Amino acid sequence: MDKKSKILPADFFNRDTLKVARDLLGKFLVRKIGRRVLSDVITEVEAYDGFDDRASHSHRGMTKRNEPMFGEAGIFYVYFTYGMHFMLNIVTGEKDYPAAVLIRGLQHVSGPARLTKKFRIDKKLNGLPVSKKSGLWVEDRGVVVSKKQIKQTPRIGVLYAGPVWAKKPYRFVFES
DNA sequence: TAAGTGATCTCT
DNA sequence: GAGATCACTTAA
Repeated sequence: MDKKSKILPADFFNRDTLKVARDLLGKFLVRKIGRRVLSDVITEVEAYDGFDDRASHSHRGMTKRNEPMFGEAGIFYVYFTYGMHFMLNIVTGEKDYPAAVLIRGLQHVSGPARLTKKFRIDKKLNGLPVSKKSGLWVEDRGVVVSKKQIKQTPRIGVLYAGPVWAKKPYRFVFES
């Protein structure tokens, strides 16, 4: 393994959700499947932050599905939707504060459901820590992301959240 | 542009 | 229990 690459610790995720989202751009998502290791650069993320965020699953309170969002920073929140797609999120912030970052795209994979398919991410990872022992983790390999390369836009597919929350610029895109 | 697909949430 | 919804993708 490259000397410069380092695995992000749980602490990385225990910060303001928007900062974590932005800082995840340029980091590598790494997946171990048996003997094979897949990795790719994270290029698109969205923040879902707090109780009031009407676009977030958490805004109606804790349910069986969104329970991991209320957990500690640095665990996965994986859920199934549209009858066929898994979504990958990483939980941020303090325990009992519901927040997470949705990984929407990688350099060679666009679309949140396609990346979970390619990386074989499913509910088994739900609630597991973002670390090597889970077989899925995030590494900093020294990619420098300048402010000019970051585009900030409203989130996708959340029009139902009403004018205020649907327009929040909580989506970050890394354009290299 | 719309169908597919099924878990989950929100009422009865 | 029933009905609606859904942080999407693909095919046309």
